[in-house]
Amino acid sequence: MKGQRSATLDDVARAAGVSRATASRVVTGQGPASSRARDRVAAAVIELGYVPDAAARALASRSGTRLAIAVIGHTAAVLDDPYVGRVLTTAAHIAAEREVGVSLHWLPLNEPVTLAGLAGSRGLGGLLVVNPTRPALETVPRDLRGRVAAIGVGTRDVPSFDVDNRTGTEGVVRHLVSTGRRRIAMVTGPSWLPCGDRAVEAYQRVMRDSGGETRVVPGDFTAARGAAAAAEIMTRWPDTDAVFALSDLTALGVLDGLHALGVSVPGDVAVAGFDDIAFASLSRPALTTSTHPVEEIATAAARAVLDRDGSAPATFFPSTLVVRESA
Amino acid sequence: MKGQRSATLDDVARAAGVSRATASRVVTGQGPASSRARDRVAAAVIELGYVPDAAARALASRSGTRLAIAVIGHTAAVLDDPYVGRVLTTAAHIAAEREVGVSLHWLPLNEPVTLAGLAGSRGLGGLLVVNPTRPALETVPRDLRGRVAAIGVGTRDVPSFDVDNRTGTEGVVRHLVSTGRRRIAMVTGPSWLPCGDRAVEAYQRVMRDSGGETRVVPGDFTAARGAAAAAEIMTRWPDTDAVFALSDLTALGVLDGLHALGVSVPGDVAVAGFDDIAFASLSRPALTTSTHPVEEIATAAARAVLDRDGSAPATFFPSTLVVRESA
DNA sequence: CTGTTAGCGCTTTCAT
DNA sequence: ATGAAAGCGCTAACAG
Repeated sequence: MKGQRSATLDDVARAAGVSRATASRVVTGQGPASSRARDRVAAAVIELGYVPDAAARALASRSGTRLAIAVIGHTAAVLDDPYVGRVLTTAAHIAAEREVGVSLHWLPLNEPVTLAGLAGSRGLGGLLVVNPTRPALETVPRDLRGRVAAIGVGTRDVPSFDVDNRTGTEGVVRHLVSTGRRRIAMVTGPSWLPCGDRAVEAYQRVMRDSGGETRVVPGDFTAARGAAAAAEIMTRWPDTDAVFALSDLTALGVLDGLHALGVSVPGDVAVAGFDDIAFASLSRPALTTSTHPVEEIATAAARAVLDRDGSAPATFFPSTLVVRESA
Repeated sequence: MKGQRSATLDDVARAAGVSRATASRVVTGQGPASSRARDRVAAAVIELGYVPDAAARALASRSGTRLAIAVIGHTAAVLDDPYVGRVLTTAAHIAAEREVGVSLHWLPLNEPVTLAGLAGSRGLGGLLVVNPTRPALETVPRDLRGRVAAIGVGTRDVPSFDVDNRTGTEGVVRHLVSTGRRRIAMVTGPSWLPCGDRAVEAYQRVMRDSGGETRVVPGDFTAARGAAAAAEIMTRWPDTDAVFALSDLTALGVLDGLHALGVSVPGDVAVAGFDDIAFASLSRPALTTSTHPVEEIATAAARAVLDRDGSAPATFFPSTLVVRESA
């Protein structure tokens, strides 16, 4: 195919009969260029199979060569969440198309210094913050503006990409109500995570509309917490007839905890989750839940920072109900 | 903390009272250097908090700035396997410490050209091949030697990091035998994947030793295939009293398929998996399996290519039996 | 709109 | 063992 070493910008410029500077302008699409120059350079690029050298570009423009993914949480264990794996997989795939790499970082909650340090490191091309809190987002330096995106809640300066868990929650809770459940409890996400607030509000609204009281216990998106929450709920409100968890992992834990308590699902208590992870269909009973298009969200967020597209301040991705056996 | 922009090698050299060339030799550990120079430079590095600029280094030494992770498989869907997510998460975390990023690539089986193309792209610092086949490994160019590692089977030139599924399989199958099972079937991995061969051989050996016939059906590591395999097995060998799948995902599918058939587990048929994924303890019945230290394996493999450590030709990580309810 | 001229921060011959 | 000097491939002022 290609004879020897890959073509450089000099080769392109020479082939197009223009200076290297002009070739650079055309390739990057940054400066001005006559349509004639544009065409000749474009042709040369194709003919030579030119691909810009990411390292050289990063060095000259101090633009960085890595897309950092920072996950906020109490412990480094947040990096092990399958959700993070899915975001990372998607981002790494998108980044690969542009010859950029992805690195993964844990951001201890309440230690915003770390984010500033990360942002200050050279070689940083862009930043994706997962599970952001507003205070943490405030600490991102302004010179990174336009190269940051949040998967979760955003700020005026940081565009946000997230699942629409408000309507998703409404769908699930309304389904519960429509199947005759009235005493519905909810297991939330971590209390410090603002993007779960919309879901809690949606749950409260539907409950109010249907005349039921609200029963909320805090969760942390883990299965272990789900099992404990199930016990807590059945002790505090023994007549509970449905549990909605804002995470399938937690819902699976709830299923486990209820089973240990001898409570039948969905006979005595209906259980619903959120995310529609692969295992939701494999549990017994199979889990009723609402979709979470993680791959689409991560793709959009990664593209936004990689392509410096700072338009849309906040994008919500729809979530749809999936009815199985548990509710 | 640090006042302004980060220190460069020039700053270090000046502070240490040596030339930039000497400072470079000390920092990289490559060329010769007097112990006196070594000490002074080391001190300056610490004092200034110097961190080499990955882009500049990559440009000057043509060493690349990315760790590529290539996953071999029939379709791009292999990238969605949670196993890949775990490998990627780990590698991205290790890479972050060295300011390098990772990128993710799908390598279509039987199209080795793609690997050569990937390897030829500039900016490639190292390569990790997941689920490698020997022919694919043969196509990695020799100038990448010492910067490639395989997670799975290796070759003379490519060091291998893998779980010891031979002893892992022995442990599981012997457990099955010791609990009275004799007619044990096995669902393997994809037939083109050589690293599953050792497991199949181990299964065959234990069966021979215990006087049972072998019953092998091919799998592909997915849950869907597990359900189909369960039906296939019960049709071909109705008296089967145990199924061992070389993947928890598949075993979970087997559980599902058996349930659909009205077969009770572990009453009629015992089921065991391999990997000990998080959901193994959440299924009903909870899955008996053998551990797979994916994070340790990925860490070792990533370190090997990042640190250019080509020693050990093959490293096997131990797998241990986890007995739960299904067998 | 275009070409010339400097670097970006580092590695690497090549003399010394 | 060390230093001087020459780039790696690209972008970004600055003149024209």
